[in-house]
Amino acid sequence: MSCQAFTSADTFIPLNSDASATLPLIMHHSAAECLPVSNHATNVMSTATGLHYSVPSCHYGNQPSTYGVMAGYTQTNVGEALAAVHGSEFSQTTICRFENLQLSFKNACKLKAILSKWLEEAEQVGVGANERGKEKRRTTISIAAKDALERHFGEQNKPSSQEIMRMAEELNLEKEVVRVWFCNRRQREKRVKTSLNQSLFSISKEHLECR
Amino acid sequence: MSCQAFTSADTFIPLNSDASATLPLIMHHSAAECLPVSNHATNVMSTATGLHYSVPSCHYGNQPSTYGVMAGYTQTNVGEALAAVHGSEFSQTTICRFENLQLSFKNACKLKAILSKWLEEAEQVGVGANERGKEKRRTTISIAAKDALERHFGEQNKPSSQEIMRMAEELNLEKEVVRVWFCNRRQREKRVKTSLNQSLFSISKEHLECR
DNA sequence: ACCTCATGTATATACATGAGTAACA
DNA sequence: GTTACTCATGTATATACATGAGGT
Repeated sequence: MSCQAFTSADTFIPLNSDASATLPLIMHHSAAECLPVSNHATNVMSTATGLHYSVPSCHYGNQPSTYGVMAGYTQTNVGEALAAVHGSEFSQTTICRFENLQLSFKNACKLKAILSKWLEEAEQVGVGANERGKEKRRTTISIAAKDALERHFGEQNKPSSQEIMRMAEELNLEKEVVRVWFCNRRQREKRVKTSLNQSLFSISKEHLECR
Repeated sequence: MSCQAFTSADTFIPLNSDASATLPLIMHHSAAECLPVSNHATNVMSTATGLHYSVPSCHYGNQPSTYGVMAGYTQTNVGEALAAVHGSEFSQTTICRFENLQLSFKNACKLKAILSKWLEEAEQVGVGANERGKEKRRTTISIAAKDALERHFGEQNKPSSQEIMRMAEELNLEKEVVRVWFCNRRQREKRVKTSLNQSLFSISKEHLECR
């Protein structure tokens, strides 16, 4: 059982900016212990109505992000929940930017503070965090893994169960995730846009009218 | 005043597939005349709460899509409205796929039929279509134009009003759109992820804990 | 037990807005 | 006092992973 967290010593040191330097982005992350990051090794597909993003436990992929901080919540959930400590909600987009550090330094600090506060309060109340996190969450497949899958697909677009299993192990993904990836990839291959492409567009463009 | 439409003779001819050939994807598009595609040459920035995608009138850009068919509605709007003729709603994603032809041929036909029906009914009722389409809609900047802008940005990330004007003409975009593009582009340049990048991640990764 | 197909939810990206500032004309 | 700028953050659109029905 494991989880990622910023330590309390974690600070972001600005390189460029205003001499108000070394703003601490502290995340007292004890609340994380309440947020189950459980089924990282299970294959349980739930019939859940909502998905949750996954926490590839104990190792970050090559996708830099703070994924895992809000384990068990969707970005939309988090944005809405923040109203409790902030007064108004944030959009999914904003949470997404925070997780991927697509914000100004100052902005990131501000949001981190709000999030910390929320996590603390969540701790106090004990949160219904146990209901959350039980469900299958959305897996994030790393760029590297995607490349590998794509290469395999080139050679064999319908691998056997065995082959899927092998890839899954190699790439450190659930077998089911790999299987579904191939299903989706085959489906994509069949789209009008790609398969009928040329002819279709020459046709529809010819028939476009300007009246 | 102008609008794009499929003519009633418009058909998609499948290349590969089942010999049930030449399924007609007919769009009786007379309703289009009710849907104003007005402010294509105006610069009016509304204080609208909702945006609508733009219809670069009378010429499709290099982005193959059926944009313009539902002028004045967002993809979400359309998906919801379809419940009236279909019984249940469609997601924004589905409408998006339709517009960009990222569907199987059969699926595209089905959806086109539903959309046609909706447009016809809309015509009968006269629709509140006039309220719609008055607002500034979201511009779609073509790949080519983006490339050009990116090149300009490389040389000069803060162009003068004159230069912006020139680019806008050259690329057939509103001046305001070009100006905003540069603002956003500069903003992106400043993100933590890109500007602090290396150092920041080495720091936060060092401090990540696995307990 | 796995496939295809339509279509969904979650996440990511692109264009837009508005508040607050500084510059200039 | 107009005009463009920066910054936080939004809405609209696009992409990625997932589901479930129906078929073999």
